Amino acid sequence: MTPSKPMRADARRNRARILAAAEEVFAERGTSASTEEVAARAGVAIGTVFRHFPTKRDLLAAIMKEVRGSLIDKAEALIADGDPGTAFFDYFAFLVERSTKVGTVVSLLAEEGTPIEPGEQIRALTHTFGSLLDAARDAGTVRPEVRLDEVMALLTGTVHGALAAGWSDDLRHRTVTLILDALRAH
Amino acid sequence: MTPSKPMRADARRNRARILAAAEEVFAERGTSASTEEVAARAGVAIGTVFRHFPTKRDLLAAIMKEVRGSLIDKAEALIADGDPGTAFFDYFAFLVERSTKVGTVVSLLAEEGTPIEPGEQIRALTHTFGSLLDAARDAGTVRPEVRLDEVMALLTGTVHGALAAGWSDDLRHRTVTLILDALRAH
Amino acid sequence: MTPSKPMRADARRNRARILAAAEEVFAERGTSASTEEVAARAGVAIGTVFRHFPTKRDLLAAIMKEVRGSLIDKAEALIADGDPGTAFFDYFAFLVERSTKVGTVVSLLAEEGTPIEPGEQIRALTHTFGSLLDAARDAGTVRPEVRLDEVMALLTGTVHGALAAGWSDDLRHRTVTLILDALRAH
Amino acid sequence: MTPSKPMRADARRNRARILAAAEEVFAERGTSASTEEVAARAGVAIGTVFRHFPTKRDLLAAIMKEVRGSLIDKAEALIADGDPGTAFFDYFAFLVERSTKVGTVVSLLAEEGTPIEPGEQIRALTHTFGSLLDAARDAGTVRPEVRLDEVMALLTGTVHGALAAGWSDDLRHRTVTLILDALRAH
DNA sequence: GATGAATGAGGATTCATTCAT
DNA sequence: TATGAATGAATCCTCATTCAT
Repeated sequence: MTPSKPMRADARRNRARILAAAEEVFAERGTSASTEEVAARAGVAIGTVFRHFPTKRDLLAAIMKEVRGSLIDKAEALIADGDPGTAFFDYFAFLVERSTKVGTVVSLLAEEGTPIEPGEQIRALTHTFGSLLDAARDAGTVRPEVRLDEVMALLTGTVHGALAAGWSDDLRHRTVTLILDALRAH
Repeated sequence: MTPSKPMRADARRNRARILAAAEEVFAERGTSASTEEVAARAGVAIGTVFRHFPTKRDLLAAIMKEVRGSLIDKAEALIADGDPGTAFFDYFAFLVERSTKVGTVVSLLAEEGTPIEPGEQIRALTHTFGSLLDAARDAGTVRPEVRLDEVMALLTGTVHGALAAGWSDDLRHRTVTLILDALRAH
Repeated sequence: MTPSKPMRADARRNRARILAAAEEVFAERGTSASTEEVAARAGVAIGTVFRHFPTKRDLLAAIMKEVRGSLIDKAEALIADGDPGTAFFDYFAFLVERSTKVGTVVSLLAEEGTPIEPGEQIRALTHTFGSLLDAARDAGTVRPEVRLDEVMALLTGTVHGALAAGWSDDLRHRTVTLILDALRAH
Repeated sequence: MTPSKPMRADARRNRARILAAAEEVFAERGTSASTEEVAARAGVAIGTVFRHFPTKRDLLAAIMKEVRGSLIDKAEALIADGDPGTAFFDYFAFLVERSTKVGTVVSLLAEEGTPIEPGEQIRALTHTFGSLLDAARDAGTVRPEVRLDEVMALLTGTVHGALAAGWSDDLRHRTVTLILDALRAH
């Protein structure tokens, strides 16, 4: 499973810079921004971008992978040492806030338009979120009849809404509060 | 105020066909689908599309206008002869369902990307929705502290989520129910 | 040779209006202005323009024909009752001034780009101009060695220069004076 | 002041070929010839043309710049080591001849239609020409009352006339002689 | 591995011309 | 005849992707 060649230091550095630049550019300009601009922002030539990511789609996928990865990490940290009764709520709010920052770039949690990569990660994220939900339910802080797919639906909806409509911090907070109240026991 | 010329029958027919085709095509393929494809689907030549809508943006705007118009009509009908206590909830559910059918085409309720047209209609829709909310609050079916911008936020979120993630009818129903319960008094 | 049908009154009126509009539009915007705009300016529908002038080129040719015709008329009038010694000079100046007014529309006297109609009229104009030149030479006001093709060359050059560079009235006057002095005896 | 990157050899070669091809094509077909044809003539893909000249207008401007540049160079050479009494006349004739070869491409000396580029070069050319004129006047070979703007007018007129009407070498020669005689002292 | 020039399909838009009303 | 809607080839320009340096 380990890649045959360990990748040169400068190559690895470039890969990271491209990824960062792409995240910024696509966040600002939408996914229809040109790859050329990503290259410029990263300070590399266009060829270098395509060497690392043979296709624009690959680049997009890589961004999503990275972002999701960090989201999953956060969830696992919460599972490990958070309060089971509140971790679920905290994570929901965290996801919405984080996505807002990341920007329109990617439908982090749902595949849009032409689907990009089926999403082992999505499953991982969903699964992890499921654990948080179960824990909260066991702790009695979430209404027992709430199901995971509903939670995911609320989450994707909120994220998309926030991204597309550009909610203010205040509005986002109130809205998320409303939603979470709907899930809370009593 | 009446338009100078009533528009020839064939022209009106074509305009409608183009609009319908565009709604379909953009729904299926996103707004980056080519105008050429819209023309093909409508069974007209590319020039005809541009005669009716001098710009792709104009075409998009026309679709949005039409869709929003029908949504506003529905709201006004509900105001006129619906039960004030339930009209609000019905309309929310209706909007989500309707949008799901219309597809990604349009950010019905929020302007996305490069804003298209200032949005007098958006204001109209918001205003109308506000009336429904007020009526419901007066009827005691909605929690008194619920504010209009939160409702709109929940609505856009749900619509976007449903569109992007392609919820099943069942999932959409459960999710909407959850959300509306969060707004309901008691 | 007489046309089979005498042309309806409104048709003749339209033809004239189109011609006038075309002269204006092409003068203002160059020959690449759209036929549609000519129609609009003439207050007729685009189809009417094409009924009278099956091709844009035909329209252009018609304008040139008309303009040239009036120029020839003027020359003949001068031949008939002008002073043979000065008529030539007057006509040269007249042509330059007139062309300046007509505008870039057409290379009145020389065919440019894709040639438009070989030019029986051109020959007529040249011939008439030749008569004026001969008369002046006979009257001793023009240097004997001046040849007609040189005169035509100076004329077209001056016209084109004036059109393209937009000379002021003053500059045009001084330049024409210079040129005519070059042709004058002594 | 030195350009950041020296431009790759193949790129420079292509740029030159495109410029040459464009000069030819526009000379033959007028400036409304398609960029596609320029690309074909240059033996490159259309994208290459646009990489070097982002806009058709840029391409046109580049041609004009190049041509004018060479004209100015020639004038400066004449100023440096020509006979002040004849350099002016030589240059006038040279300009007309050269323009005839270059073709309709460019309004070398006057901006036509939508003006392209403010024309620092035009000023430079005019200025240089002024120097030649002054020198000739000082040398007593040009009539003292001849003014620069008249000379420029005669020049542009002659150039345009020659271009548009396609004078023969002989006719051009005789016409230029006539004009220059009009400027010559005695 | 990196660079950046070249490629060429694709997409929006214009406009001369045709044809149904 | 006049009208003006429809046609579709042509044009400018963009951008993902390839490839020589």
